[in-house]
Amino acid sequence: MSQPFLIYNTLTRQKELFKPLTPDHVGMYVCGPTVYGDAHLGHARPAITFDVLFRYLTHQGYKVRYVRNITDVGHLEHDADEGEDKIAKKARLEQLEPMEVAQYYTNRYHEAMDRLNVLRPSIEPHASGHIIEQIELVQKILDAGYAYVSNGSVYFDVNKYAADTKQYGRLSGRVIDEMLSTTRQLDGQEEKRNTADFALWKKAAPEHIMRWNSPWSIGFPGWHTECTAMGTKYLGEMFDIHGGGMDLMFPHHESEIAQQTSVTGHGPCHYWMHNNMITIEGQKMGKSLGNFITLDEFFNGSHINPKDGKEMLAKAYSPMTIRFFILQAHYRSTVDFSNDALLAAEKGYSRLMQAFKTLRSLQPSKASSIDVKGYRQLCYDAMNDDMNTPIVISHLFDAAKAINTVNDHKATLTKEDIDELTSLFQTFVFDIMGLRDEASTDNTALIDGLMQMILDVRATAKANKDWTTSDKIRDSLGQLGIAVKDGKDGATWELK
RNA sequence: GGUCGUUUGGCCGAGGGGUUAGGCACAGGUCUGCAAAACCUGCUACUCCGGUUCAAAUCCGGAAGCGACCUCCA
Repeated sequence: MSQPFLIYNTLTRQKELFKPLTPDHVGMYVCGPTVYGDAHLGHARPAITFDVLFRYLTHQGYKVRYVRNITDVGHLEHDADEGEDKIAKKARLEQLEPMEVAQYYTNRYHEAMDRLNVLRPSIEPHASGHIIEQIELVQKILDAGYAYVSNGSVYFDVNKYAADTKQYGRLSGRVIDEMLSTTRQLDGQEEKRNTADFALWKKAAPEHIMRWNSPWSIGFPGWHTECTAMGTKYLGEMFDIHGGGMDLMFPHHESEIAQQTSVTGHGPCHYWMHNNMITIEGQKMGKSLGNFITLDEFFNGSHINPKDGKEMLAKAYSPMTIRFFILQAHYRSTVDFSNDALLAAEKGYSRLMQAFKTLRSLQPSKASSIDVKGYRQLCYDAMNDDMNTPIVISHLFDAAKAINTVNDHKATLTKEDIDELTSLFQTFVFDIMGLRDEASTDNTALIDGLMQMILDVRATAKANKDWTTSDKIRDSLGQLGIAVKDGKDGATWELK
C-alpha cells in the first residue's frame, strides 16, 4: 500500500492512481463464465489477469473481497433459437436438467482454473440464486422511470436515460444516435420503443424451461441485471474495481452502468478494467466463431481444427505454460496463439523454475560481486505500472541469469543476497504471478534422496571411466523423463 | 458503414523523442568422455509517406494492412 499503484481505467482512458473507497479494503467484481461449455483459452485470460490483480492487492496488504459470478441463467439467442435460453437449449439436446448442465460445466470450469492455479474468488454468486434481487432491481428502475413494461417484458429506456444523463456510451465510446440506426433486428424488437433499448426482464416462451415468477410475467432476467444486482448485494452501490473482457464493454458493461445510474445516480464502480482478447490466426478466439481451443485440449495436446480436420496443437501444454504464456503479454494487448509462441513460453517458464532450483543450491560467499538488490524495486515498479507482468518477468530473467552466473563460479553472492533472491522469486513468481513449479511433487524429499544415490553410483562409474554404466543410467533415467546434466560440481537432474 | 485500437528483429513480445527490453530460435566459443544444461559473443528491429525537432521507432498529419466492438461472447 505504500507505493502508488497505477491502473488503466477504461472509463477515463488513462492510467489512474489506485485509491480504495474504504481504506485498506478493496471490492472487486469480475464477470465470470456462462456455464454451457468447457472453458477455452480465452476464458483463461481474464481469470488469470484478475487473479494476479487479486493476488497483488492482497500482497499489498489490502483486504480484498473478490466477487466473480457464474452465469447460469443464460442469455438470449438469436436467429432460429428466438428467445430460447442457451442453457435450456443445450439441456434439451442432452436430455439433462438445465441446472445439471450448469453444475457440470461449473465443476469443469473450477477444475481447469485450479490447474491454472487461479485462486477461487471470495464469493462466487450464481445468477439463478439471485432472481429475487434482480426482480427488485428491475422494479427500482421502473420506479425511477427508466424502464417500461411491454407485453410482459420489461425494457430499459435507453433514450430517456441518455437524454437525462448524457452517460450512455461513455464507457465504450459510443454515440447513441448512431446506435439507433445500426442496431439489428432481434427478437422482441417490436415490443421495444426503441431499438437501442435492452431487456431487463423477458417473458418466457411456453417451451422455455428456465423460468421464474415475477410481477410482470413468468420469465427470466435480462442480459445485464445479474452483475448489477449481485455486485450491489455483495460489494455495495459503489465499489472499487469492475473487470472483464473487452468484448463485454458494450453492451454489457455500458448497460450495467445505465442500470445502476438510473437507480443511484452513479455507476457501480470507480475503476473499469478490461483485458484484451486472445487471437488465433489473427482472429479473436470465441465461442461463436467456433475457433476456440479448450483448456483441456491444451493440457491433453489434441485439438482438431473443424475447418480442415488438422491437428492444431504440436504437443500438450501444461497449465503453467499456459499461465506463463498469458503473463508474458500485457493484459491490455491482444495475444496471438501459436505453437511457436507456446513452445517459447514453455522453455522460458522452465528456465525460470530451473533457476529457482539452482538458487537453492548456491554456495554463499563472503562478498557479492554482483548487485541483486535492485530487482525487487524494478519488479514492484513494473507491477505498479498497470500490472506490467511482461516487464516483471524480464527482470526475473535477469535475476535468473545472475543466479546461473554464480552457479558457474563467474560471480559470487552472500548468504544475504541469496536469501533476497529467494524471497524475490517467492514473492513475484509464486505469490503474485501465481506460477508454481510443476516438476515438484509431494515426494520431493524421497526422490531427491533416491536421485542423489543414483547419481553417486553414476559418478563412481564415471570416475572409473565406465561409460557404459554411466550412459546406461542416464539413458534409463531419460526414459523415465529425468534429464541428467553433468556440470563442474557434479551432476544434477531435472524432470523433463 | 460507424466507433475504437493496433502495425516492433526469424518467432513471441515490452518500451515509447537521444541510452542493451526480455524470452524463444539461430551461429560461433567456453566447459565436457559424449550429450544436455549453464555461461560468453554475435544477429539490433520498430508498415509506408510527409511534417515538427539539434535529434523520431517514439510527437503531429495522411495512407495502407490487421483487428475489436456495433449481436450472445472472456
